[in-house]
Parts: sequence; C-alpha cells; structure tokens
Amino acid sequence: MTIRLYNTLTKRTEPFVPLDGKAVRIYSCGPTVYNFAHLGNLRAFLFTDILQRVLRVVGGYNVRWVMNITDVDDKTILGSALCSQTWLPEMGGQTSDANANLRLFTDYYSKAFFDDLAAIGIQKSDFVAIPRATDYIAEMQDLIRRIFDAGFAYISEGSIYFNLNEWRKHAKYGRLFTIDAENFQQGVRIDADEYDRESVSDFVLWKARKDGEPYWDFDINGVSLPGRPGWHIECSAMGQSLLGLPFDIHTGGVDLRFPHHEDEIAQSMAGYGCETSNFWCHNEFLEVEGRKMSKRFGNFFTLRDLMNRGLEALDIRFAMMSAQYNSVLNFTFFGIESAAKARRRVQEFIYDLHEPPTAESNTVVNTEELQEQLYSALADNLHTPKALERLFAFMNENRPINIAASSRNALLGVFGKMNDIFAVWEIKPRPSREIPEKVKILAERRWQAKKERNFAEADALRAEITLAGYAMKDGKDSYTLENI
RNA sequence: GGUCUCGUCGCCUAGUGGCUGGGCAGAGCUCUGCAAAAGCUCCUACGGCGGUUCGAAUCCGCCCGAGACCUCCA
Repeated sequence: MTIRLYNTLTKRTEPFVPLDGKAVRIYSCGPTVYNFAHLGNLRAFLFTDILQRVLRVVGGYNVRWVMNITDVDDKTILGSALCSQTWLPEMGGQTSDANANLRLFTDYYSKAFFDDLAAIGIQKSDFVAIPRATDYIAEMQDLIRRIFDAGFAYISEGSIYFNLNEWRKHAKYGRLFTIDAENFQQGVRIDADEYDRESVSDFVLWKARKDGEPYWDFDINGVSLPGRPGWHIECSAMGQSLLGLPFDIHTGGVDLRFPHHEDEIAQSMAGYGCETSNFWCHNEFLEVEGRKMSKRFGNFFTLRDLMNRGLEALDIRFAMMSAQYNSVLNFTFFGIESAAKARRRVQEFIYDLHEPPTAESNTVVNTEELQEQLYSALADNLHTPKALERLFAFMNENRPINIAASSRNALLGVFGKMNDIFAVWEIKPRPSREIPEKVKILAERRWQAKKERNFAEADALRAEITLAGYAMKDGKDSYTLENI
C-alpha cells in the first residue's frame, strides 16, 4: 500500500517511494546522552519506530534505519568534567584524561538509553546502525575539509565556522523553515558563545580546544586545530557514511528543523554536493498536563520517573499513539490510565479469540476489509488514532465469542499485523496463571462457605485471598482467580 | 517584534459542508450476600460574533483565548 507522509521540505503530504525503489533509508536524530531519556525524547523515538514499522508492515519495504547518538557536546562535556556535580559513582573513576571521562559518562547514559528503548518496545535489531558521534570524527573532519576547500568555511580563533553569507549566494538557506534574518531576535543565546564569528548567523563546524576538555587533533589547510566537532556536522557525516546521500527520510523533533536540520542540509550540499534527504519528517512536541514539559513546572518526567511511579512502559507507548505524531500531544496521568485500560481491552479481545468457539460462534468477519481500514489509516501519515478508532469500532461490533471459528485465524492475523506496528500486545492464548496451592484451597473453602451462606466466613477468606495477592471473582456456577 | 499552529462531550483524541467518530471517566440495567469482571443501554460536543449556503464543528472575516519556534531543548 502506498504510504503518504507529510514532508517538511515540500510542506505537503506526499506519496512515499524509496529513492532506489527497494529499501527505505531512514536517518533519525537520536539522543544527546547527558541524561536519562525524558518523555519528549520518547515521543521522537516512538514516532520513528512507528514510521519504520509502518513502512515495513504496511508498505512492505525493507528498511535501513540509523539513529545516531550524540556523545560530544557542551552538556556531555560539562557532565563529564572533573568535579562535575552530575558525575555518578556508577560511571567509574575519573582520570585526568578528559576524552576518557567523556566516554565513561556517555557510556553510562547510552546504556540507559538502550534500556529505555527496549522498555518502550523499540527493538535494537530494527536498526542497521546506532553510531556514536565520536566514532566518526575522521568523517566529520573530512567533510569540514571539503566545505573549507569549497570556500564556505573560515577559521577564526582556532575554530571553524560555516560562512552563511557566502553560502546564501549559492543556494537557498531556509528549506525547512522560513528564515527571516532581519527579524532574528538578537542577543538571547548569541552571547553564550565566546567564539568569534564573522556573522551572527554563522554556525560552528569545529570548536577550538579548551583547557581540560576533550579534544581531537585536526590538521586542515596546513594548520593544526585541536578541538571537537560542532553539533550539526555529526549528522551530516554519519548520514553520508552509513546510508549515503541523499537517503529517503530524515526524522527529528520540530525544534530541529532550524537550525540543526537546516544547517545539515547546507553542510552536506556545500561539502558533498548533494541533497541530504528526500523526505524530512518532524514530530511535534508533547505537553504534560497541558503545559510544556519543564522542570520549572514540575512536569518534567523521564521514563524512569514514570516507571518508578508504577506506570508500565508499554502503556506509555500506547498512550503516545493516541495522537498523531505531528500534532501536540497532551500527556496526562489520567491519559495513561485511559491508555492502560484501552490497551488491556484489546489484549483481552485477543485472548478471547484463542478460546474455543461455541455454538454461538457463527459471525463471519470480513477481515480483509478491517485490515484495509487499519492499513489505510496508518498509511495516511501514520494516523494511529484513526487506526485505533477503527479497531475499537470493530471490537464494539463484534464479540470474540460470536466470531466464527473460520474467521478467527484471519482475524488474529490482522491483530498480529497491528501488533507488528503498535507492539503493545501479545498474540497468544491467555496465559494460565500458576496459582499457589494455598490460595486454591482458600478459594475452595470460601466457595463452600458462600454456598452455605456463611458470609462472615466467606468474607474472612476473601480477605486472606486478597492478602495473598489474588482477586477471587465469583461467577454464576464457578469462580476465577486473578493476580492483583 | 517576526513566523506559525491550535481552540471538539468531564478528560484525551478523530473528522467529511448535510447522515449523532473512538478511548477513558460517568449514569442506568443484567448479575449480585459482599467484591469484581463481563454484557446491554445512555451520555449529541464542536471558543465568541458576523457572513456565505437550502444546510457549517467543517468555507470566509473579525474578535477572544492557548501554545510553539526565532542559533545547539525531541
């Protein structure tokens, strides 16, 4: 099925076709590993996960997915510096080698990042590579040399800058974002950078070494410029190295459109002489309890924070799918509860489909039509809310018990396909719970007591069963025991 | 100041000019000593004011309100 995606480059929703007609090459801006992933990060990663899953399952494509890890920047350097407040004992012992400290620090958060990915159902095996920026320093330097040789970079105070004024004479700057240079609000963050720049809008390609900070040697144009890469250059170099330019889809949060992605386009065009990506797809931000997530508002959460509160990662994954990726999502605790219940309802439906049919099971289901509806919703710019609506509408119209045996496998197939994308259910029979013998006996005694209308005794036994961690649910002629 | 997005049932999220979207919450019923689960039923909203139209939540205008981005925050 043809998939349509909103392309920030053309500002239109367009049918997607891989450039080489076969495999889809996706590059996603990954995390800067200076802290644990927060909800906003998760939304960005989940968006790309859904994207690549839809391309595989609905589009039938092979996908080559790369997500980078930024392990060198101001924050990671700050965090790994000697005497840093954020250095944890678990990271190991610091030495006088700043590069080694940086590695220890970012290793720690990279590992945490992979754990978080696994928790929210993103499989490492779906990536062809998860490159770390510091493993591609040579490639970045090569690109910087190319840009310099092409005349679009200059050296100042030991740093190298991209010359935007020069670049603007050759190409459009502002492909993803309407840039009105006259109206840049002056003075907010500009002063934060102590390096000299020719123009206020030039961005750094290579930052001069500072005392006590990590650095890499770099010889360019006959001079030695020890230092470290700028942020934007990382993605350009890794994208080219691992996927080749132009690739099919570049993803990231809306905030990255400018300047990060804009600069990436300029760099790659200036240095490699080619476009970066055919499609640019950006996920919107999320709000938490109606406000922008911020420590100031007390609504800033990492995945770990939420799991420590007893929330399930897959409920969070499911909740994120209740809004389309390119609209602002209001993340609330009530919303998580809603998501948890809705998710469980689907799971129960799947379990029930595995139960043996009865005499009532004679509804033949048009599974092709259902799948078509679900697929076309997802193919429509990853419209997960629409797909879920169709799924629930179907469930409302059909009870599992009534569905004919002949339809069940096909229907489970459809649910399986959905789960290949949503990845929050299990497609198998209801697991039989191992109930401790002790609890079984208590339950049996209570059932007897109840039949004898000895309710005081029954209630006492129910309390014991509850204490043991089980809920006893009475039916008409039998009861069930469930884990609490 | 510039650019842009959005205001839908208690909450969250869809939406086509006309045929009451979905989830969660809530209400009633069935069931029922209690509790829970499950099933059935109900819950007709679209920021305000004008306009276009036979008909608008959906198109146009104005207003009000919320939010985002504007040089390294996903």
